[in-house]
Amino acid sequence: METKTDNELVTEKHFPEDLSAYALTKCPVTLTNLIIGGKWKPIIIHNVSLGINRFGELQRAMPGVSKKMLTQELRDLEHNGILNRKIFAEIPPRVEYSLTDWGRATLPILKSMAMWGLDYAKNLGIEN
Amino acid sequence: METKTDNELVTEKHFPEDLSAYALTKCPVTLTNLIIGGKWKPIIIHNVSLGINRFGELQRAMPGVSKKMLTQELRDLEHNGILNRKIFAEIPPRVEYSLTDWGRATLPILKSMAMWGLDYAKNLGIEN
DNA sequence: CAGTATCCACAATGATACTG
DNA sequence: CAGTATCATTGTGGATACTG
Repeated sequence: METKTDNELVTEKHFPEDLSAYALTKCPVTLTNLIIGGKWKPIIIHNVSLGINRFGELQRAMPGVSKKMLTQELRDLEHNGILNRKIFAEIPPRVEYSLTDWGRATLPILKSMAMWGLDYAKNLGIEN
Repeated sequence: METKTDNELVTEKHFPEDLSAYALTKCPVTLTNLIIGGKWKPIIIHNVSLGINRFGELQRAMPGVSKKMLTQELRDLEHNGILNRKIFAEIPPRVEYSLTDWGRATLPILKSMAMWGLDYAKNLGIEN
């Protein structure tokens, strides 16, 4: 499984909470869905890629999201290696999120989804 | 199409059941997620694109899916213009699904998701 | 500011039985 | 074969209150 470096002890790998759907099917698209799918994760990734990287900013940029969901999704993304979370020891507290390399590598997916969705919306006549 | 009452004229387009998440955000990625996202829809699309196009075949090709979910997801995809459903008047009954143009246009998305997922799985050491 | 914690409504899904 | 129908169960997410 993992560690090669002798000075770094890898006791816990950052596994997604539940990979059973992937374990069952071995479908890589299912895995991708588990990691960056759902209602909010793609939007978080997109916003962070734009530099919207603080909790409050994200909440304001995402109409309809609750604190609970935002926290939860941010934690998932962090634990699955998509986001970095940097805590500044200040008062008031400050936290900044940024994309990891894995996170940046998802941007082309979001891009192609956005293009398809835009076309589809135009076709439905609901793009605005 | 179903008319509920004889005095009610059904003029509705094939809108997704619930686009409220998109209506709220106007985010095209959200729209794409609503139409082809979730646990089963991408897998259905992929299988149909491979020529696995009958109900029973799909069920066998998708470990863990129930009849109910498969039916439901197939209907969603059909109503949203991703799949065609062709019924043959035979005994035993036969139904064949195929991709519409909109459905085929989602394949690049699935492709990029599959590539990312494959890399990610390899990185985790769980690709097999 | 950036979160936790708790309770709970209801949506999503599973199991099972039945059908043209 | 390709589904429906119904009930049971699980899970997801919202509201609210509280905290370092």
